[in-house]
Amino acid sequence: MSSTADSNLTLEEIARLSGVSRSTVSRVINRQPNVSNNVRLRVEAVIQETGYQPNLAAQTLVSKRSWMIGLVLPRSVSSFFTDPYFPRLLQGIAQGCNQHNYTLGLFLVGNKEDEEKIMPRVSRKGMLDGILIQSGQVGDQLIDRMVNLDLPVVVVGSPLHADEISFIDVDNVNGAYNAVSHLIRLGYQQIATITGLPGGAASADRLEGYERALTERGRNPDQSLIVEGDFTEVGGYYAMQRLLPAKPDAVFAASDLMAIGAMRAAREAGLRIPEDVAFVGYDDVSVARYASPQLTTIRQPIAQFGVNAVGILIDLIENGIQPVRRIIMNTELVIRESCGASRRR
Amino acid sequence: MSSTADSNLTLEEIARLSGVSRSTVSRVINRQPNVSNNVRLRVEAVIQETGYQPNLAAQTLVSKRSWMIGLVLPRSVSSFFTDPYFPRLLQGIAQGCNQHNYTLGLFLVGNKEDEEKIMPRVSRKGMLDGILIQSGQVGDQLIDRMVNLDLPVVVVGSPLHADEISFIDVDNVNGAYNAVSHLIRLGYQQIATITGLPGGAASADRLEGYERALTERGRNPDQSLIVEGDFTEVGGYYAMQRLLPAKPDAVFAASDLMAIGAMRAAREAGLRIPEDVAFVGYDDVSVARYASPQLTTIRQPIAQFGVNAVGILIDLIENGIQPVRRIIMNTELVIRESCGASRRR
DNA sequence: ACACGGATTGGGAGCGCTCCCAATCAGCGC
DNA sequence: GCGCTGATTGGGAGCGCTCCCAATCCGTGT
Repeated sequence: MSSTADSNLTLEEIARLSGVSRSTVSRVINRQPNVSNNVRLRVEAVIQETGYQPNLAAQTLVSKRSWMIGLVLPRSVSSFFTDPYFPRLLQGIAQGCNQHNYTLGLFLVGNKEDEEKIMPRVSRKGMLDGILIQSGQVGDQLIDRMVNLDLPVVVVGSPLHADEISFIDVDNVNGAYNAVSHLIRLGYQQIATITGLPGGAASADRLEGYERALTERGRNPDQSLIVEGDFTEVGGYYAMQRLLPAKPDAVFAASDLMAIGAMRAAREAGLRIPEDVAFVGYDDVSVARYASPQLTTIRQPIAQFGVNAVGILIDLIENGIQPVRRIIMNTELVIRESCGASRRR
Repeated sequence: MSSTADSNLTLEEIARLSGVSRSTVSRVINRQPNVSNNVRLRVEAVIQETGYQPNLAAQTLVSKRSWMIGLVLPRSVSSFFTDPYFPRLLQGIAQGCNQHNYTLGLFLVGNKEDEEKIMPRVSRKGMLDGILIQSGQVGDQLIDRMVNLDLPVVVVGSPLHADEISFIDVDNVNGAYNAVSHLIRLGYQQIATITGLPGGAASADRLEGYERALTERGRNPDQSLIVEGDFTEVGGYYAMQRLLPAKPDAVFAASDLMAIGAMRAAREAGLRIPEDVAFVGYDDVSVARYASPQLTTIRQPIAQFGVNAVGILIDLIENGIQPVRRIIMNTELVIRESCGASRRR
C-alpha cells in the first residue's frame, strides 16, 4: 500500500518510524547481514508503507558510485539519423542497463561545440561510473580523450587507435568474408562491393573480408569493382550507378540500406535482380526482409551486442581493473532472394 | 594548461591553493557577486590550472538539483525501431540539453517489467529535475504515473488523458488537413487515407484532419477509403493492398514510411504514380526525398520540436510552477513528385 | 549464577558542497 | 582621526547517506 512517495523521507525518518537506528535501516536497505529477522521485517514493512527510496545524490556522494553509465555518440557517427542500426543498439544498451539497474545517460555529439560542452559533463566527478563510446571515424579524437578520463570505458565497435582499450565488436571481416564466399559459391564472376564510409573500422573490416574471400580463391580484387559508399540508401544508389559500367554480376554492399539503394539504381538501369545482378547486404535491419526482392544479408546481433557491451562495462566497473576485454561477436548469413541462391542451386 | 583532471580535488583544496576560503571559491564558481576582482581572478586561475570541477553528487545533495532530465519512451511507442522520426527527435532533445547544460537520461521501456524497474529509478530523489515523456497509445498508464511524481513533466505529442499536463505537439490536424486539401485542389476524387497505429493521438489527429478537409468541401468521407496502418513501411504496403479494390486516385498516408510501402504495393499492382494514383506522406524523413517518385509530404520540424520540448521543461524546472504550457508547432507542405502537382498544374 | 564470545545495534564522523551569519575590511564624511 | 556603512570574507551547520567502532544483547558452557 505504498502511498505515493511521500514528501521528504530520509533514512532517519524511517528509523524513527520503525523504532531503530539510522544504521540498522541502512543495513536493511543494503541487504547487509547481521540484522535480526524481526527487525528486518519491521523495517521493510515501514519502507514498503512509506514508499521510501534513498536519496541518490547522498548515496553517490559517500559511495562514489552513481549507478549511471554514459553512452557517447561522437560527431563522426553521422549515420545516426539514417541507419536503423542505432535504434536497435540503443534498445540493447537500454535493456542491459535495466537488467543491471543502471541508468543510461545519452551524450549525442552534434558538432565541435557540443564536444566541448560534453567533455566536462562526462568527466564530472559524481556523474558517471563508466562510459560506452561508439567507434567513429579515423581522426576523431574523442575516444582518446574519453579513455584518458580514468573512468572505465568500453568501445562499441573496434577502436581505431589505442590498443589498451576494451571493446566489443562484431566480426566484420568474417561476416563480409562469408557474404562474398556465398556469392563465389553461387558462381558469380564479377563480384563488386560498395564500401561503407571510408575511415571507419567497420568499413575497413568489411572491405578486408571482401578482399580476403576473393584472394583466397585465387582471384584478384579488381579496383574498378570497389566503390565507396556512406552506409546510406542514397549513397548506395549513386555508388551503384558508378559501378554499372564495370558490369558486375553480383554486389556485396556493406549495409542493407546501401544494398537497397543499389538495387534501386540497378532496376532503373533495366537490370533484373538477381538474374542480371545479385545483391548481398549487411546488418539485417527490418527493411531487408521487406525489400523486393527480399535481401540476402549478414545478420548482426545488434540488440544483444548492446546488452553485452553494457555487461562488459559493468563488469569493469564493479570488479575493478582487469585485463583489457576484447569481445568479438559472430554474424550469420541470412539467405533470401536477392542473391539468387534458389535459382542457382 | 589544465592538467588532466587531477585526483581528488575539492573546494577546500582549491581554497587552500588560492589562499582563500571554501566559501569564496564557491562564490566564484557560482558567479555570485561580492567577490573582489583580484580574488576572483586568482581563484579562476587556480581552477583553470588544476582542471577542478565541483562534485556533482555533493552539489545535488545540497541544492536539490541534478541538472539532468529524463526522456521516457513508453512501451507503447513501438515504432521506435522503425521510424526515423525518433533519431531526429533524440537529436533535437540532445541539442536542447547541450544548450542548457543539462544531462539527458534515457529511459527506454521495452516491456512491462522494464516499466516496474524504471519507475522507481525515475522517481528517485536526487536523480532527475524533470521528465520528458513521449506520448504513446491509449491505455498506456505510464504518462499518468509519471505525472503523479511531483516532478515537472512535459509530454512530447498530445497526451491522451489528463488535461493538467504541459505538452508540446505539432499540429497534426492541420498538417493532414493541408495535405488532403492539396490533393483536393489538384482535382482528385477518390482520396483515401492510411492511418497510423490506432490508439495514438497523432493517428487520431491526422485522421481528423483528413476528414475535416473532405467534409469542409462537402464530401463525405467514405469508410472504404480509410484503412488502418501502423506507421511502418510494411504496414503501408498491406494497407494499400486492402485499399486497391476501392480504386483510390490519391492516397494520404499518415507517415512517409507507410507512403513508401503503399507506393510499392501500387507499383506491384501495375499502377503508375502519380498518373494512376497519387501519394502524400507525412514527416518528411530523409527517405521521402529519395523515394521514386519523390514523395510529397508534410514536413514536421522534428529536431526543433525536440529542442523546444527541452526548453519548456527547463523553463518549468527553473521558473517554478506556472500555468500549464501547451505548444503546438506548425507543419509545412513539401510538394514533390508523388502528388502529381507538376502534371496537373 | 557467571564469564565469555559472537551476533546485533547505535551513534559519531565525514563525503563535498551551499547557505547563512558573523567577522573583517575599505572608503567615506565629519 | 573616528565612527559609520556597505562590500568582502571566513567558518559553522547541515544536506542524507555509509562506514567504523564501541556498546549492548543473547545464548552457551561451567
